[in-house]
Amino acid sequence: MRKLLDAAMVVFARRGYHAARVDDIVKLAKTSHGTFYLYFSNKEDLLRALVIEAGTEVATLDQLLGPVGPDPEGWQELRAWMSRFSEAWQRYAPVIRAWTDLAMTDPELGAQAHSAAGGVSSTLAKRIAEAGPDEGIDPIAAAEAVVAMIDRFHYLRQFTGEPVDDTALDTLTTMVHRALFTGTAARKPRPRGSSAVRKARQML
Amino acid sequence: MRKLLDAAMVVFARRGYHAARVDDIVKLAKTSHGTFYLYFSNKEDLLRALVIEAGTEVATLDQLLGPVGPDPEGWQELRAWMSRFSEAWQRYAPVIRAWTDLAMTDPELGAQAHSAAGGVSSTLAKRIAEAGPDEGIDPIAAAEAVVAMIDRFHYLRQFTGEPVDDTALDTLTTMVHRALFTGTAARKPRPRGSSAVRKARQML
Amino acid sequence: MRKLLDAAMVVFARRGYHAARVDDIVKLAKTSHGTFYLYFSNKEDLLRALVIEAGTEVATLDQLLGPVGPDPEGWQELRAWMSRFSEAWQRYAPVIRAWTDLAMTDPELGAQAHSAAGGVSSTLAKRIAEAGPDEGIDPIAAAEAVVAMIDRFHYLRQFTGEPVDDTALDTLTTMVHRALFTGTAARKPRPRGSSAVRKARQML
Amino acid sequence: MRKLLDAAMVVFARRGYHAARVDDIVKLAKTSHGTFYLYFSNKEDLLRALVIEAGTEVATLDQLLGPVGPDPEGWQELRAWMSRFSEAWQRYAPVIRAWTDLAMTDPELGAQAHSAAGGVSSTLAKRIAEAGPDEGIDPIAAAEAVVAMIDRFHYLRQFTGEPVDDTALDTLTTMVHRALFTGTAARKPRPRGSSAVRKARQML
DNA sequence: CATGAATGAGTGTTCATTCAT
DNA sequence: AATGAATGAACACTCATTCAT
Repeated sequence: MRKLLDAAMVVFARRGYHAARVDDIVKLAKTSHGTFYLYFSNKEDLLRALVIEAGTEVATLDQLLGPVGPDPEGWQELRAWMSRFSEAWQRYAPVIRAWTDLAMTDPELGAQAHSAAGGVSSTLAKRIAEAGPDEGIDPIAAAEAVVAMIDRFHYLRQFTGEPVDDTALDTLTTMVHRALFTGTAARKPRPRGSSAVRKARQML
Repeated sequence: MRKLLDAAMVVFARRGYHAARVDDIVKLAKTSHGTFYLYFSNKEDLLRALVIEAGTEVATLDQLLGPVGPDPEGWQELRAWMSRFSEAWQRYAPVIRAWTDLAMTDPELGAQAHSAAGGVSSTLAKRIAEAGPDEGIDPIAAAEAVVAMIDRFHYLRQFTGEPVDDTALDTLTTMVHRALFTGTAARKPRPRGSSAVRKARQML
Repeated sequence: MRKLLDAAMVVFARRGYHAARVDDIVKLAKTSHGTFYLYFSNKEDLLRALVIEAGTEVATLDQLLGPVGPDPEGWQELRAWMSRFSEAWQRYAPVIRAWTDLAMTDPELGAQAHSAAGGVSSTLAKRIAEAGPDEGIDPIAAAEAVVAMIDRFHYLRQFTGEPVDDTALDTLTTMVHRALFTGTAARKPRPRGSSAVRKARQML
Repeated sequence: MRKLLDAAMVVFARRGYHAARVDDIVKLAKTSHGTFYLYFSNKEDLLRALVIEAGTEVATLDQLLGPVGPDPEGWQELRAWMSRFSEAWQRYAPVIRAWTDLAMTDPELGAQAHSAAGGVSSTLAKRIAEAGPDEGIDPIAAAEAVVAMIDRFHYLRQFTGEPVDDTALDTLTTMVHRALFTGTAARKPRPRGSSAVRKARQML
């Protein structure tokens, strides 16, 4: 029942998963408790349904990310994708938060939802690898970090109340693009030889 | 009572704030319910205490971040800070999660804890501003994004079970450093004219 | 609707009256909830219908019990009746159980069904009285006891899983027949004087 | 908590197990829901406790049954035992009924309680076997039948409202005693030869 | 200071019953 | 006559909190 799913989103948004009473959801959806349990076997089951819904939406994000490179076209590509991501995130923010709440208690749900998120970051990792990222960047960790940044950035902005507008997305995009594709930046000085050798050298 | 605070951390880590019963904490601390309410007026009050504790620890992180610039010394500085941050985050991970759980329901707690986190990111913003970051980077948003990235990256790694080791921290540091200080990177091309005009041009 | 009555019997047999959900019955009968309430105003009403059905069946048992006396023909008569009784009991076992479950809560139903059972035992009482039972036997109590024994014996056998076969029925018949018609058996010695006096006598 | 056990007995007696609300029990015991679940993990668990209590009481009945024979002393022995049995049954009548209600749904409980009842009837079976019962009596089936009779007789008397007084117990005792130990009674005519032979004979 | 038995408001869930189609 | 989606009253159970000892 769509009405219930929508209502649940609203209530989760307002009070969080735990504080959300079935009664609240049911009242907002203008249905009865019976109807709730007709469509979902659980409060958790309802969340699971929302997670799946969000997951399929997120899955489409995978395909929307074309080749990303150091050039301005890469930036544009990334920026467009960022918009979609931001939009999707904001739509499903309550679900993401609820998932976070529950994932710890229920490892199964954690795994289920994690695989969805993993889809996005692994696609991103592939794109980064394709583009031949700079030295010192592990595509997988980098992709995870990017998703993490965008995710949490949106979350924090919810608290400050400030919107995630174009300017913010531009900054995010720029940061990500630079982070991944700027070979000239200062980086960790490569240690030469083993650390034992290094120590020995310093003693000379 | 230290025993209670420590026990609470463990239980929060295991089951999350909501699923954590006072009974669990009390049993682990080998005290009684009565003692619990002798020291804390609430389960929430206990969390508040932990948040304060974490907050003071985090506050010291502020002072540990020296000037950060585009040069290798900047990278080193950032890397050292990242280590401290990572360590602190991992120590207080359960508290951070619990806060996240509650912040939505209890705006007051949200504000209190947010100011702590805000301290870190505002110091970082100052450092970024001091270093004269590249065009297209808003120091405040950038600082927030960086903290967001590190925060969430750690959280996600908890789920995958993979540790946040030196390699991961190196990658994070490099990404952050590049993101902030690489003037030569491709950046958002300034749009000329309206998008309608642009489209028209492409048709020629 | 016969389908519903049959289905109800099956479900009552499987799960008992209380645990039997209308949903179960309806599903087994391959009809809908609506149909159920078209024919019965209640779950209890359905049971009432089954009790009536069982009652009429039991009523025929009355007429099947001919004169019973101490002689072998009496035994045969009793044995034949026992077979019919056993058969009927096993057919309506779930109804009897359900009635038992409910009778306490709903005195009206209790009375209704009790009258049915009462029919059997009163007929039996009449037969016993006709046959001139031995001294020390109250026909009414005896008849009740016999019905009670047969009833419960069947019930207990359901639990042990052992069938109520011919051997068991033979034993039951023999017990009943002996219990009622054996004048030579030892019986309650009429007490003479106080027990102290009795003891004294025995010492002589 | 004795108060709870006692209250539960009363409520089970009044309304039966299923209709008995935890609230009823708790109110009668003048405690709270919390206290209930402090001592019992379930409504079912409470019943289990009562069943165990009744079981131990019933177990003592085993030892109170001395040798039983066809003579008047046997009758006296049986009569004394019958009194104890009747008393115990009446004390635990609600428990027995509740068990009956549940046993079908919960096989485990059924087995547990059945073993208690089994103790009594197996002891009785032993006594019967010792006394050398008459031909045509299977000690085990007979013992079961006796217990069944007494059990159900009491139950039915609850409905009619008539008390189980000394007269009734006398009648029961006499019936049982006669049923078991009266060799001269008419009994099932021993069939000679196989049933095929018998049929053939009848055709002559 | 410490205890832990007792509390009861709050909540998820079930299931008999209804009624628009 | 038949359906089955919708209803909501009723109930078992939890757990943060208190207070007499």
